[in-house]
Amino acid sequence: MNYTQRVHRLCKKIPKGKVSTYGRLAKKLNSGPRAVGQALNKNTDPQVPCHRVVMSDGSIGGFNSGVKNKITKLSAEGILVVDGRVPPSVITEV
DNA sequence: AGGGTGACCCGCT
DNA sequence: CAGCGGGCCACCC
Repeated sequence: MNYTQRVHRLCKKIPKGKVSTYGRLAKKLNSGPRAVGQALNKNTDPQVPCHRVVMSDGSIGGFNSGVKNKITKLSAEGILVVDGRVPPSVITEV
């Protein structure tokens, strides 16, 4: 299995209503945070909720055809987004 | 095969 | 406390 697929699988592991951070996943994957971003960047699979992945600060980041779109998705998932960021309560260690 | 990029993180100044 | 630089890993050209 490619590294990218492994990242995708981890994203799917993220429980609904919760989010994870690039650094967290990177540590789980024993890799660098940038690698996670690359994998998700190339990933356009609807079954991979890359929007559930945020920065260590809870910031959404800036991708996916617009941050607003990502925030909308997160809100649809039941994740509270405040000022483009999510509270640490929704950040899970997966 | 080599260089550059990307949705980052940690440390120092 | 805020700003800057370096390091991390994988993928594309």
